[in-house]
Amino acid sequence: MHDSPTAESRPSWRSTRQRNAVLRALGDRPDFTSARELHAALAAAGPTAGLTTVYRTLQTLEQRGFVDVVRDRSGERLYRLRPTDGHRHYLVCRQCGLSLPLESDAVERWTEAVAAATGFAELEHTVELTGLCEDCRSGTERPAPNR
Amino acid sequence: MHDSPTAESRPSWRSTRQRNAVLRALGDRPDFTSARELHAALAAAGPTAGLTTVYRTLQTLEQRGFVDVVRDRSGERLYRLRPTDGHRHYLVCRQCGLSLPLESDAVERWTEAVAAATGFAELEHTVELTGLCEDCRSGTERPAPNR
DNA sequence: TTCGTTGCAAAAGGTTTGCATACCA
DNA sequence: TGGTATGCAAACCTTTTGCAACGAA
Repeated sequence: MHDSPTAESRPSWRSTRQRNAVLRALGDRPDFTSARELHAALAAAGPTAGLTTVYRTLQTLEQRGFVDVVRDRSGERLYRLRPTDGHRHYLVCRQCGLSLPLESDAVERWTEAVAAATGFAELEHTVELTGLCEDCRSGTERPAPNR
Repeated sequence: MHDSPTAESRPSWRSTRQRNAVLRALGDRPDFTSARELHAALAAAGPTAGLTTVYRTLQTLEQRGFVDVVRDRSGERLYRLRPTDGHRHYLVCRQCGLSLPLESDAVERWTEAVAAATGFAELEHTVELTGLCEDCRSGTERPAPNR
């Protein structure tokens, strides 16, 4: 997860069929999704959008703070609509992709303490937690986009 | 930073001119370095090693737990020899690359608590802190590999 | 002699960019 | 109408892989 202190919002947002489709697709998925997966979902659902457009839309949404982004083990970027109350950290299941927003006050406090102790400023932090959820361990997996 | 519970060490390590050169180059650099930079450093220093070999050597070192790895903002992997006392987290300056090993007990405890609370197992965590060091802020920058 | 290692070239894979066209406001 | 947004193809970049030649043990 990546925290940027400022969430820009300069250029105006022009509403288009493609952008709306991307937003809808994002909303349909409770967990982190790759650009590729979103693109495929759109293609399946009817009104398509080019892969380039998906990338550009996600890029814009990221800049505006509307989506959270993580990287999976291969380095691929995964996106998820940010909950209305702003930024959070997540615990993601490596098997099925289930993602849980986390209380992360402890981490936030830690980074502040580190900043104070080291003299560094403008700290940004990336905190990603992955594991195996109970269902996956017990064999009771969900449909499993297994990543 | 990426924590893997087990640090493998199966196949034997055959000492070669190229591997030694990579290790020496890694040792020369106190901060995180990309495969590309290492390769360039080797080329400049005389006994070269192919870029492929650099990658494969780093891969092996990573598996054995001899190097720590972070990803920069572009997703590129950066390597650094691991201090003798095992794994740590780092605070890295976005401007000059200066990296400080951190006391991260607070984070380790937090991940344990999260595991206990959520029922997730085999937790792995990535924690990366970046910021601007004092020198860079004051304009007293070091030579600056500015990434 | 053996089998791990090297290195070149090519592949892979995700993400970005150039540019002409389409379209929202 | 003016300025964005779109989309295709191609470019980019880092990292990986195929494979024949090499070299440490």
